Amino acid sequence: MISRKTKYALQALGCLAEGAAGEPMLIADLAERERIPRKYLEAILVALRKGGVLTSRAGRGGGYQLAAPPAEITLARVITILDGDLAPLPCLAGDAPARCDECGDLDTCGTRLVMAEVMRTLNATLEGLTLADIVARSREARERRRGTPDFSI
Amino acid sequence: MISRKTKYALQALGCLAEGAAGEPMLIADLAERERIPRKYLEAILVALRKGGVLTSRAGRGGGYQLAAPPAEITLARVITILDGDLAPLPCLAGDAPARCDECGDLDTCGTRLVMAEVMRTLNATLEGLTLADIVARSREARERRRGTPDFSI
DNA sequence: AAATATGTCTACAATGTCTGTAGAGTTTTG
DNA sequence: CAAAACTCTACAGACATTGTAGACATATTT
Repeated sequence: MISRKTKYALQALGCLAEGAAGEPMLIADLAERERIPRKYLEAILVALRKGGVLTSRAGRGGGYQLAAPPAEITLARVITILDGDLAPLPCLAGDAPARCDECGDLDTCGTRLVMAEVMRTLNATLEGLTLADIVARSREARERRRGTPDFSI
Repeated sequence: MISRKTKYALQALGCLAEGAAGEPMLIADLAERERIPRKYLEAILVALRKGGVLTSRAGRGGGYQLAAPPAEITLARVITILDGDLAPLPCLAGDAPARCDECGDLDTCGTRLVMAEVMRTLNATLEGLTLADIVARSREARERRRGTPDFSI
C-alpha cells in the first residue's frame, strides 16, 4: 500500500511544505533531517521534479522547492508519480482497464467489479489529502502533547 | 494494492460461494474454471484453510468448502491472510505500530498520521465487502448485459 | 575565467518478494 | 489395498525495491 520510497517522498515534501516558501532546500539537508539515504532521496526528488511537484535550481544557492502550494499537492499525485498506478493488475487500471490473462470476461468478473469499487474509494481518499494535511496533523500532534494548544498567531 | 495471488484467491472463493453449499469443490476444477496454475492455487487454498476461511477434506469425495456463509467472509480477512498486514511499514501496522528506522517521533510524524487515516478508510471499505458482494456484482452485470433484469425469485 | 556548490544522469548491485513448479507424503473412501 | 484427493517442503526464475558509485552538467561567486 505504501512503499518506503513513497514514505521518504512524503517526509521530504512535508519538510519542504513546513519551511519558508521562498528558500530552496538542499538534498543533503533533507536527507539528514529525515534520515533518508542521500543518493536514494536524490532519485526520488528527480522523479518528483519530472512529475511536476518540485522545481529545482542548480549551482550555489540552489536546491529544491515545491512547485505549488502544499494544499494543492495531493497524496494521490505523489503516490502515482513514484509507484505508478495503484492497481498492479491490468484489469483494474484506472484509465484503461484491460483483460488479465486469467480474467474470463472483463464486464462480469465479480472480483474485478468489487475491487474496482475499493480502488475508487481509495483514490478518493488520496485525492482528498494534501501536503498541507501532513503539516497540519504533525503540528496538531505536537501541540496536543505539550498540552498548550496554540490558537494565537 | 492487490496482488495476483489475492485476485486468484477471490476468484476461487467467489466460485465456491456461487456453488452449492453442501458439495466440496476440487482444486483441479477450481484451477481450470478460473484459469489459475494448479499448484499455485493449491498453496493459496492451504493458506486460506489455515486462516479459517476454508475447510477441506482429503480422500475420494473430498475437496474445499467455505467455512462460513459468503456474506460473513470479508475482503479484509482474505487479503490479510494472503498478503499480511496492509501496511508494509512498521509505523503503520494496524495493531501495534512500531517506529521505523527513519521515523523521528512516532506520535508527531505527519506522514504517519495522514497515512494512518488512509489505512483506516481502506480497512473500513474492505471490512464492508464480502464474497456475497462478489457474487452479487457478477450476477447483476450478467443480467444487465442480457437486458433482462430478473426480479423474480 | 576559475573555483565551488549544487543538481543530473547512468549504471550497477544486493536483497527481497512474487509467481510458479516438482515431487514425495498423508489421509480418506471404497 | 488402491485410487482419489489434499499436504508439505523445497526450490527456482523473474521482477521490483532499495541502495550505492561516480562521472557530468549547471549556476553562482569571486
